Amino acid sequence: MKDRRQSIYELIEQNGQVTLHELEGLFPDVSSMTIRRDLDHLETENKIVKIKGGAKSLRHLSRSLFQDVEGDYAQREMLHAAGKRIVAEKAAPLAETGRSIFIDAGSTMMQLAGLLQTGRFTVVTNAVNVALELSRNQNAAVNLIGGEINRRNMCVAGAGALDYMSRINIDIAFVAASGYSEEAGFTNGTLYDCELKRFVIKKAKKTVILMDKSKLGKTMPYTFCKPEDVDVLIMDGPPEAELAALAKRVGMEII
Amino acid sequence: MKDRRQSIYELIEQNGQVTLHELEGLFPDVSSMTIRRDLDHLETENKIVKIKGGAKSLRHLSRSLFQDVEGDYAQREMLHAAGKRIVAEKAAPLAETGRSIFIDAGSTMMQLAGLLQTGRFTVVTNAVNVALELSRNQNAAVNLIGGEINRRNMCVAGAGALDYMSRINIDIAFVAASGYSEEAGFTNGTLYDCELKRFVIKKAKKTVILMDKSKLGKTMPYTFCKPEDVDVLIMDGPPEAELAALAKRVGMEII
DNA sequence: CCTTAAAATGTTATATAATAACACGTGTGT
DNA sequence: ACACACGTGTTATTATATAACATTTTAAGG
Repeated sequence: MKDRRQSIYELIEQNGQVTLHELEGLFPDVSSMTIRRDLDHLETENKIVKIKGGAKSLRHLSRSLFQDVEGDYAQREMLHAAGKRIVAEKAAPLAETGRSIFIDAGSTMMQLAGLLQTGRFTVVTNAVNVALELSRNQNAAVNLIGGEINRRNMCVAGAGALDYMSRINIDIAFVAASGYSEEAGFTNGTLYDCELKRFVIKKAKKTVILMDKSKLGKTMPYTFCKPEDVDVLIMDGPPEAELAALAKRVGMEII
Repeated sequence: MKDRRQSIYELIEQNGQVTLHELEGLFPDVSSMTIRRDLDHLETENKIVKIKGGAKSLRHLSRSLFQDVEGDYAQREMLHAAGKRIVAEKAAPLAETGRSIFIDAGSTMMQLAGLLQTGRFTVVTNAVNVALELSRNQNAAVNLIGGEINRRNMCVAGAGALDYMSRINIDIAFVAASGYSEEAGFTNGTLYDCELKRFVIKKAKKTVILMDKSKLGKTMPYTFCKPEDVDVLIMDGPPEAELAALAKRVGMEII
C-alpha cells in the first residue's frame, strides 16, 4: 500500500499532474475511493495539491513561480524544451558519484538538476532554482554561490562569487552557452555570468558545455571560452561537418 | 473588473486560500460564475491554483515546500504562528527605505520578508526562502550569502559567509533568537548560525532581535549575544518586570 | 497463538461543485 | 452603423467529492 502511494507520488512528480481517471486505470485493483484517500495523505504531507479531478505536483507549481517573476522567462523556459531535455539527459551520466560538480544557471541546467536526484556528490551552483532542485537529493551537498539575486533568471552574481569559487575544487563543470560561432566561440549575454564561467572553466578538471542546437551560429556579447578549452560539448543532435572537424582538431568531444 | 480580480488575488495571497463562498460573500454584485472565471484567469497566469470549492495561493504552497524538506519544520513553522506574526508586524516599520538590512533565517523572518514587499532597500540574508520572498519586491536588491544549503531550514552557512558579510555594510540587522535566559543571554542551536549572528551584530549599526515570548527562559547550546549588544528587542507582548528592568539598565529598548 | 485495536479499503447514497451552452449588454475600432 | 471581442448572467447537465457505514487487513500485546 505504501508502494502505491509512493508510485502515485512519483507519477505526479514526473508528469506535474494526474487525473483520478488515470490513476484508476493504473491501479485497477483498488477502488477510486482508496486513490482519493492516497491523494488526501499526500496532500496533508504537503507533497501535492488536490485539484478537481486529480492532483498537481507542488514542486512543478513552485517552478512556475520562478519562471514568471519576469514575464519572458516562462517563454524562454519552454522554448526548445525538447532539445534541452535531450541535452540534459546526455549530460546526467557524466556526473559521477563522489565528484565535485559545478552547475551553471539556465533552463537546461534546471533540467539537469532534476535528473540528478540520486547519487552522492558535491554541487556548486549560482542558480537558486537549481540549488533548490538539487537539495531534494539527500545525498548531495549543495553549495550556493553568494551574491545579488537577478530576478530575471534566479541566479546570483557579484563580487564575492569568484572568491567563493576559488576555495572550491571542481571535477566537472557543466556550463550553459547562449551562443556559439566560429569567430566568437562560446558566448553569453551577461558580463558577470561570463566572468564566473571563465573562472570555473579554468578551474575545473573537465569542462562540459551544454547547448541546444538552436544556439549554433548565434553570437552573444561576451565570449567566455573557445572550443579548445572544452572537453565535451553536448547538443541535441549531431554537429555539422565543419564543427565536427574543428572539434576533432582541438580535442573537444561532441556527444 | 480588473479591480475585483486583483482584490481576489490579494485576498488569496494574504490568507493562503479562499473558498468560492467567501468570495461570493465579498462580491455580492457579481455572479459566482464570474468569480469562477476570475479564478480561471488567475490560474492561467500561474498566480493561484484552483481547488475544489476555491483556490490556493501558489506562493503559500511553495513556502510549505521548503518547510517540510525535513519533517518537523512544518510544525515548528506553525507553532506560535500568531506570536511570530505580531513580532514581524512590529519589526517591519523599522526597515526604512534606502537602508541596508540584514535578515536572519527562521520562520519569524519569513513573515517579516512577506511584509517588506514595498520600499526600496538592500537586503542581505542567509535564508534561501527569505531571499526568494524578498525578491518579489522589485525595489529590493536582494543579496544571498553563499554557502552550503542546510536542508532543515533552507539557510546557507559556511566558511565563505563571514568573508562575504565583511564586505557589506549593514544599517539594521534583524536577528532571530531561539532562546533567552538571564544567565546565557540570547542563544541558538547551531554553531555556524551563531558565528554569523555574532559577526552581523558586531557589524550592524543597529541590532534588532525578534523573538516570540515562548522563547523566554529557554537556553540553547550557543550564545550569540547579550542584552547589552542589542538595540531593540521585539516580542509579542510586554516583558516581565525583571527583563524590563535589565533592559532599561543596559539600554535595550523593548517593543 | 489468540485477541484486540488501529489502519486500510470498499460501497453506497447524498451533497457539492464545475462545465457547457446560450443569451445579453457594453464598449471599440472600422 | 456594423462586426467583434469581452465580460457577464442563467440554466440545465455532468462530474466530482464527501460522509457514513461495512468489511478486510495489519500490527501489537498478552
